[in-house]
Amino acid sequence: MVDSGRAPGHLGSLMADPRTTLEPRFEAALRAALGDELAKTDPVIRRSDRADFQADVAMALAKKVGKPPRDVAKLIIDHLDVTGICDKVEIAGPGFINLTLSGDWLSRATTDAARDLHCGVSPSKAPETVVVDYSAPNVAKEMHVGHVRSTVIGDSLARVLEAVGNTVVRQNHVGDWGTPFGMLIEHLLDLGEEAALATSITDLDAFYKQARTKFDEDPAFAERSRQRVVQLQGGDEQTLVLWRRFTDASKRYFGAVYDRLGITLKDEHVRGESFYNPMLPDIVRELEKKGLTEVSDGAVCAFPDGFSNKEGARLPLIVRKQDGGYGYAATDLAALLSRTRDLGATRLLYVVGAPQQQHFAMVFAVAKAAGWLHEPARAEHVAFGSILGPDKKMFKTRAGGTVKLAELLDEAVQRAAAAVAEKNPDLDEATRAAVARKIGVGALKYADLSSDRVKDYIFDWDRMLAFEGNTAAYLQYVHARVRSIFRKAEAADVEAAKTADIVLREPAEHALALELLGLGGVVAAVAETLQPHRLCTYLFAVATRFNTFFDQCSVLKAEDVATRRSRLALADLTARVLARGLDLLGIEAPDRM
RNA sequence: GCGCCCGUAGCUCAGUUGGAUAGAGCGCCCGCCUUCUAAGCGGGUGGCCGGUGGUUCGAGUCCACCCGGGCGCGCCA
Repeated sequence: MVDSGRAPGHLGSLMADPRTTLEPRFEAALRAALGDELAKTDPVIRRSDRADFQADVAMALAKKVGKPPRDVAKLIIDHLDVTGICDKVEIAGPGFINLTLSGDWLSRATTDAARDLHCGVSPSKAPETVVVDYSAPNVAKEMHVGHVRSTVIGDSLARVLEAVGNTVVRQNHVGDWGTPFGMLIEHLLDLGEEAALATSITDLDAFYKQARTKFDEDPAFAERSRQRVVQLQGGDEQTLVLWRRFTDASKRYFGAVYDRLGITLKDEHVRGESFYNPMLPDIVRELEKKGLTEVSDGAVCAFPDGFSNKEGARLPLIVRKQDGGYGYAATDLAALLSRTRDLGATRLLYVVGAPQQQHFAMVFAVAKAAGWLHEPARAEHVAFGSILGPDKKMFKTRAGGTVKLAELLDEAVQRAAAAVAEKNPDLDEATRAAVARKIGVGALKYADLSSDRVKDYIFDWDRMLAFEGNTAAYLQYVHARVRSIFRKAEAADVEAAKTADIVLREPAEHALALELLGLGGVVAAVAETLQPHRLCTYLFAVATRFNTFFDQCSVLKAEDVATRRSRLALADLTARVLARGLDLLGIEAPDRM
């Protein structure tokens, strides 16, 4: 939670984005000026650099009304009652309505906001059950850079969707089934039981590679492996026991990585491919019964409309292979059905890389045709781009190998520790280590979350760990600055700040307060668009506003008691908004750094 | 060949779903610590928003066609 939370304990007053106050006023004005039909037109209220807000509705309505935009604007503001909310309302340019908030109103709104434990994040009007499918590592393989984005973005989205009142069902669709397990099990048997027990979690990757090599080089081994797959899929108990060795070891390993990363996925969220195995024959049977399949080259295929291959022929979704086995298309269909039918989800999110776009489009199309996905339920592929190296190619180690997630984490924390040691040598050893972990992990995650997810991004240690610019450390620094003020403040002031009236006088205070009221709106937008980078952009603006305020308005040396306490309350709200926002990104905010 | 995604300052990225002179950070230049964390603040430099047309009061944003880059397109997941 928010470790610096010190708001008074009553809920009640929700933090109000000024827009939610202004919009009904505009609706009333539109009704009075232009009639009922146009009353519910979006007033298009936006932030403006020429005033606090601007409303662009007059220009949008000019044609419908049949009058010049400025005349329409005049008509609207003649009927607009914003007494007590705005100090100034004026028409500018082609027909913008510029709105300047009253300092008193903003002061009161901010004071209310400071009493809201949720900092303006409020439940959506239509909460639903949302499945978030993310991370999806493979059993018996180490997690690597390829898993970072799904894990980090998915976890943030799960937190955000939960924060706005949805029932979020996390699903870790781990790769725990299929042909690789035949060779893994055979290799395990070759090495013997004791060697198997000695196999540590991190050795699994090497183990996998050995099995792979043997599979490629030794035909007899390959054949045994194929037989073993048949036994596994047939439910042979002895084989399953061996299989569980791998899944259990991997689950422990995944759990350890998630703990270090601060990811909310637990064992109970693991629902791997194996889970759906028993459903697969029924899935195919149902599709056949509904006439959605054809046998093509011996495989059972569905041919959803609108997909073609290189030759321009229809593109198949193969639900059962020639050999009678099932591929991931069948598994994904089974998972989808399970989510709508058994979990009762109405929103299905798949946090999977952009290259899978076509696959999911086809799976969704087939699911719709089969009646497994229908209103109000819908599925969304939350696609993301690749992590690139400095050469703009897929991120690899200098030797050209795969970058392991654990090593990435180690380096992030180690680099952060070096930076902390340099910037703040006074911290004791234990604090420094804890802070380094929060900064390092935060940097890694923030780099992933702060730019539009659909784009590729270039991995750069120096930039992500920089303490300036739009980085986690910059936000964490502002949080630590506020907490530092509170450590130095008089106890009586700290106590009084909890219920103090916030009074905004300086422009820097006004600008900061205005920004702070925006958290709820931004979080709602992220829940809708599934773009965590919007939250990052917002938090960066908050942090920047605070730093200006910090520079221009002394808190502890304010001229009078009331101002001091008002500024303490404003600073505290800032810290809580930052901590809350960072928490929704899965990033911790240290009290000092 | 078809489909999807991307193209904004030297570099890395935003741009609130069509609004006013396109914004940050880094870099470079100039200021600001006897006062709450200078990991900071203020100012300056830097743009044919890939190109050409179109839609309209108004386009980085929507449409069409090009150019450039990435990815996908039959039994791996």
